[in-house]
Amino acid sequence: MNNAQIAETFDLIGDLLEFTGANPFRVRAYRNAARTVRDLSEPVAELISGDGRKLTDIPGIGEDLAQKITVLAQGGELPLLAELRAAVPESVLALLRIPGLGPKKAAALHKELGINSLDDLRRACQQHRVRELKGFGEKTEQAILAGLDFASQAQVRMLWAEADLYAQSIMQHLRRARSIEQMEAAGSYRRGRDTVGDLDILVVSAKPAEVMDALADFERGAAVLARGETKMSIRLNCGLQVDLRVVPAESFGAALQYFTGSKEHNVELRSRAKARGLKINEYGVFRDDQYIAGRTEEEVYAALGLPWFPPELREARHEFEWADAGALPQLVSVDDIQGDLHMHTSESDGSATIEEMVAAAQRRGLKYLAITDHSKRVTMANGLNAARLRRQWAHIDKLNATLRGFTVLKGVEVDILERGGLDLEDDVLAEADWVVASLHYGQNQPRDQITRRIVDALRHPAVCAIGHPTGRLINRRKPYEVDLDAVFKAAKEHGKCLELNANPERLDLDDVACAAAKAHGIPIVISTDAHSEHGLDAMKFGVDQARRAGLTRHDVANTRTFAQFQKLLAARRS
DNA sequence: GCCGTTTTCGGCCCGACTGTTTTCAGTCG
Repeated sequence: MNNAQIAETFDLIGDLLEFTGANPFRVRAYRNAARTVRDLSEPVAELISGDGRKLTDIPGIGEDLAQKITVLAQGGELPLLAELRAAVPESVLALLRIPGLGPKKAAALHKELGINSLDDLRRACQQHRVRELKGFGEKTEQAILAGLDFASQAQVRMLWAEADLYAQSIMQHLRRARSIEQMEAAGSYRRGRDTVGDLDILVVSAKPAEVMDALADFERGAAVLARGETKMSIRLNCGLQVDLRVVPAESFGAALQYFTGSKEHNVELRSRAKARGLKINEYGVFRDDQYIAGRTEEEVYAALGLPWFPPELREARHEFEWADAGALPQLVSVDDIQGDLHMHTSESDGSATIEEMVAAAQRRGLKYLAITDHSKRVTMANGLNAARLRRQWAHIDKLNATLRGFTVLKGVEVDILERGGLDLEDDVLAEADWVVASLHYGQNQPRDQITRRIVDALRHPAVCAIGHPTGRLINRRKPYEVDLDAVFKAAKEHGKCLELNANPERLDLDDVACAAAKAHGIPIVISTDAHSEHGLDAMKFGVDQARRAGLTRHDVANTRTFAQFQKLLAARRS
């Protein structure tokens, strides 16, 4: 098993254990281990065989879990998992996806009524058998029925870029409530995750009811899920849940910190507070019920002897160890980006001309760009053959002669062919300033084959970077089977870049893979893959993921000036 | 199941809201 499969197995064990009413901290241990293994920058197999770092050196992995990881990595099976599977049919885990149903209630339904699936559950509700159970009632039964309808819809997290549109329009709507003094969207939205599960909006107001009325009024047909004194939840027609919290001004920083999360980051923070004899909640930091801090996030972290963390880092991955070492990275920002190295024009499947893309890039403060239209294999996109490409490059030469303080690189997005090899002759590719190699066809090939195609492309002297290295389309297409670790090693060996594709539907390398690439010392290029002038605005989405991966300006190749970049390219040629 | 210059055993983050209760358990974030 590889890291991802081991992580999945531990998550499953966690779910099954929870269902059987196991010690919640034991459940957490498995879930933490799943996260840890998933985020590792190297295959666990290397930690088992190597004489360097051991599995038990990793925080959260003790003797028992290390042994289980070893068994799984070597293709063995876990007796614990077999036992759990015998006790709990895996199909009942679907019950946990129903809003309002947790492990206790789901287990009761399974045990008392023999419910094994969502279909069983619907029948039991319709026959009013659920309301007879202790701890259940008529309202619970109706809530489950409503939840079943919701759970049967495709349950997907929203793209960050789409959630951003909702966040902005909701906050604009809420500002009608005159009593709002401060407002901010928190949660995974603020942490810049590639997808967002729900929106958390935090407000300071002396009149909470006025703000809640405004939220209720945002959209006709939205369902109010809960409404109390300080907290309200609604579900929009699109399925997005919006949680509103109203807090006093002296608690705004504490609440913002708390509702930004992540949950794991907060758990660590609270345990550190406790070690200092402090208590921290969404209202502030307290010593013996005496308020110490809470107006701003900086104040809250400072009270615990910690620096303010950029929200993108708050995943309890490495931020605390960095802070303890006084080495929190200075994260890359959109302003650091000097050039964009992947985009298309109307010559292939883009909508704008080279001149239009150049003007759009200049308006956005960029100093250079690479035109990387598709190669001929991508017939659907009107990909270019050698003759058309050379004509385009001649045109770029002329254009460059007219530009001041801006450079257009002669590039191409060359296809990595199904049988291996590249879609253009070596002599053509050698004339390019910048070559992105990407895989668009044969995405269902087995892992070995895909990996070999990409590794071979990295070995080709003309190739500068691999475009969208996993090929995922969020919520639409899984990443192809590829051994990223082998790709990292090849990129490192041949001195090549890997792309972080900023298209909000792609965003691959994702944050975890990007951090692993950084650990291998591979320069990352963040590129928009723009197919229009507007597409250049996607840079922000890519930068957010790079920030989540802990990348600084030095880790990102296209933060360099063109002169520095030329040196990089020259080094590549020599 | 993990972890430890306050502990090798006994902890493990904290509060709002709901529904089913009659003082609180379960769920959620």
